[in-house]
Amino acid sequence: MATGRTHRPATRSRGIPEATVARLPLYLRALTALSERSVPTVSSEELAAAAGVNSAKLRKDFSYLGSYGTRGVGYDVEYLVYQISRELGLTQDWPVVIVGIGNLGAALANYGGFASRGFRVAALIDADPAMAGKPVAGIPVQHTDDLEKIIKDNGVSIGVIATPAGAAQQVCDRLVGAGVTSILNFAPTVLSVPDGVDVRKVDLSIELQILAFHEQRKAGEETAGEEAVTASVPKNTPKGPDGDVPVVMPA
Amino acid sequence: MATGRTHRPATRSRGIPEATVARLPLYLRALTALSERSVPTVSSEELAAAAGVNSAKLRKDFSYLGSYGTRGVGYDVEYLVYQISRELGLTQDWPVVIVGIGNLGAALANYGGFASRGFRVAALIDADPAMAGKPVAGIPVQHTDDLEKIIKDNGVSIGVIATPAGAAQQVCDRLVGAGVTSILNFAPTVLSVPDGVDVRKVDLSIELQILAFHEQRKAGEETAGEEAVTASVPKNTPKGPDGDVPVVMPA
DNA sequence: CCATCTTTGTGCACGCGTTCACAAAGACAT
DNA sequence: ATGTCTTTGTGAACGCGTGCACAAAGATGG
Ligand SMILES: NC(=O)c1ccc[n+]([C@@H]2O[C@H](COP(=O)([O-])OP(=O)(O)OC[C@H]3O[C@@H](n4cnc5c(N)ncnc54)[C@H](O)[C@@H]3O)[C@@H](O)[C@H]2O)c1
Ligand SMILES: NC(=O)c1ccc[n+]([C@@H]2O[C@H](COP(=O)([O-])OP(=O)(O)OC[C@H]3O[C@@H](n4cnc5c(N)ncnc54)[C@H](O)[C@@H]3O)[C@@H](O)[C@H]2O)c1
Repeated sequence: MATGRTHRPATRSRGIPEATVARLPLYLRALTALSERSVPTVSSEELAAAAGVNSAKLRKDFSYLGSYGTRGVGYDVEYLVYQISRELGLTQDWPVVIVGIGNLGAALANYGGFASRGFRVAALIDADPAMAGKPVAGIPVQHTDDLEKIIKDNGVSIGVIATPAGAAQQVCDRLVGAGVTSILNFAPTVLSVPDGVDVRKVDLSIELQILAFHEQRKAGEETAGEEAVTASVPKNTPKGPDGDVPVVMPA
Repeated sequence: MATGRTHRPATRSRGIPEATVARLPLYLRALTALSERSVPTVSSEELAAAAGVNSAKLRKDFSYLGSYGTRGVGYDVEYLVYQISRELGLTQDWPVVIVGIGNLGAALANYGGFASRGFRVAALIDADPAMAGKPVAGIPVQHTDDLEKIIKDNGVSIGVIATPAGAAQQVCDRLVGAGVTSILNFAPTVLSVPDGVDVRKVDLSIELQILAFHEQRKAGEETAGEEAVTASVPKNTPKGPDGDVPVVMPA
C-alpha cells in the first residue's frame, strides 16, 4: 500500500474545491489591501466582510489550505498572503501572450493589473500585417506566422484570445498545438479543446443578457403581469407536467 | 420606485434557476447561427453539442420555459430564438451607460456586439474634464457631473463601470441613487449595493489566477507526486526570475 | 494555574444543479 | 390504422456548495 496515495485522481488528492479556488483571488486582494495598511492579523469575520462572502465559508475555504489561523486571534495577514499566493501559483512568473490586438486586445495590453501578480505580457500577436512591429503598450506586435515560435521561445503556457469570434477556434488550435494549456477567451464562441487544456471565458454579451433577464423580472413584478405578448406562458405547474398544449407553433 | 417590496421570493415564483438563465444566452447564440443558415429544426443533442453542454441539461433548461419541442423531431429554431429572446428580455431596448472611458471603457464603447442584442450605448461618462465632448465611437463623452440627469433622461437601468477600482464604489452609489438597478463591474472591487440591485463582475485578474492555479497543478502532476506541502520555497520554477518571496513563517 | 472570552475549524443538514435512464409522445412509413 | 423509430420531458439519484451552530483551542487577565 502506497503511503498516503488514495485511489482517487488528482482532483481529489489536492482536494481544493473549484468554488474555493475561485474565491482565493478575492481573499488575496482583500489581504493585500490589509497588508499595505500594515494590519497584522484579521478575523474571519472582518476578512469575509471585505471579500463579500460568508465568514463560515471563508473559514472552510482556508481549512482546505491547512489550518493557518489562531483561535481567539484570527489569521496572520502576511502569512496568509504568502500561502494563498503559493497555492495559486503566483510565486512564479507566468508569461502570457495576447492574440488579437484590436480594441480589446490593446486595452488588455495596456492594463496595469496584469503584471501586478506574476503575469507578464510576453508577446502581442495579430494577423494584420500592417500591425507587425507597431508597438502597443511598449511591446511590438508580432505576426501570427510566428505564433508557434513565440510560444516556445517564451515558454508560454497561458494564452489570451481577443480575436473576432470567427478566428477564435483556429487561433485556439494553434495555441494548443504550440503548447499552451490554459486559455482565457474573450471571443463569443464555444472553444473545443483536448483534455488537459483549461478554458475560461469572459463574455460581456452573456453578462448583459443575464442582467437584462433580472431587470425584466424586476419590472414585471412591479407592474404585475402586463405583458401577454403572445399567449401567456404556461405556468410551470408542479403537478401537471403535461396536458396543456395551447402554445401555438409558428410553422 | 421599489415600494418596500424588497422581499425576494420571486426567484422561485418565476421558477427559472439561475444556472439555466446563465445558459440561455449560450443557446440563443447557437440558435441564431442555425437560424442564419436557415436550419428549420434542431435536436437537443445537436444544439447541446453546439453550445457545449449536456443534452439532458439543455432539455431540462427548456422545460423551465415551457415545452417547445416536438418529440421525434426536435425544436423549431425560429420559435426557440423568439421564446428565449423574450424570456431574457431582449425584445425590448436596453439603454446602457458606460462610466469610465479609459482603455477598457473605450474598447467597450467601440464593441459592436453591444448593439446586436437590444443593448444600446445611451451615454459615455467620464470624470476627466479634458474628455468632455470628445467623441468616442461616435458618441460624445459627458462629464460625471451630469450623471444623474443622463440616467434619468435616458431611462437607463443598466450601468457599466470601467473606472479605476478606487472610484468604483462611489460611481456605483451614484448610479444606484439615480435609478440604475443592474450593474456590470469591470473594476477589481467588491461593490456593495442595496437589495434589489444586481451586480455582476468581470474580473480579468481573477480569471488568470484561476488558470494559474490549474496550470501549476498540471505542472506539479507531471513531475510526479511529491511536493512539499508546507513551508519551503516553490521549487518547480525552472526559470523563475522572481527569486524573492522572503516571506517567512511567523511563529 | 485557573477562569473567561474570543475565534477558529468542522459536523451536519439542506438546497441547488447535474446526469442518467426511460416512459410517453409524436412523426413517418406501410 | 397500426407499428416502428426518433426524440422529448422528467423522475430520481447523486454530488457539490452553502451556512448554521457549536465544541475545542488558544489567548488573555487575574
Ligand atoms: N471590444 C470589446 O469591448 C469586447 C467586449 C467583449 C468581447 N469582445 C470580443 O473580443 C474580440 C475582439 O474584440 P475587438 O473589439 O478588440 O475587435 P477588433 O476587430 O478591434 O480586433 C480584432 C483583432 O484581431 C485581429 N485578428 C483577426 N483575426 C486574427 C487571427 N486569426 N489571428 C490573430 N489576430 C487576428 C485583427 O487584426 C484585429 O486586430 C471579439 O471576438 C469581440 O467579440 C470585445
Ligand atoms: N484595461 C483592461 O484591459 C482592464 C482589464 C480588466 C480590468 N480592468 C479594470 O477596468 C478599469 C478601467 O481600466 P482602464 O485600463 O480602462 O483604466 P484607465 O485608467 O485607462 O481608465 C479609467 C477611466 O476612468 C475615468 N475615471 C476615473 N475616476 C472616475 C470617476 N470617479 N467617474 C468617472 N470616470 C472616472 C478616468 O478619467 C479614465 O478615463 C480599472 O478598474 C481596471 O482595473 C481593465
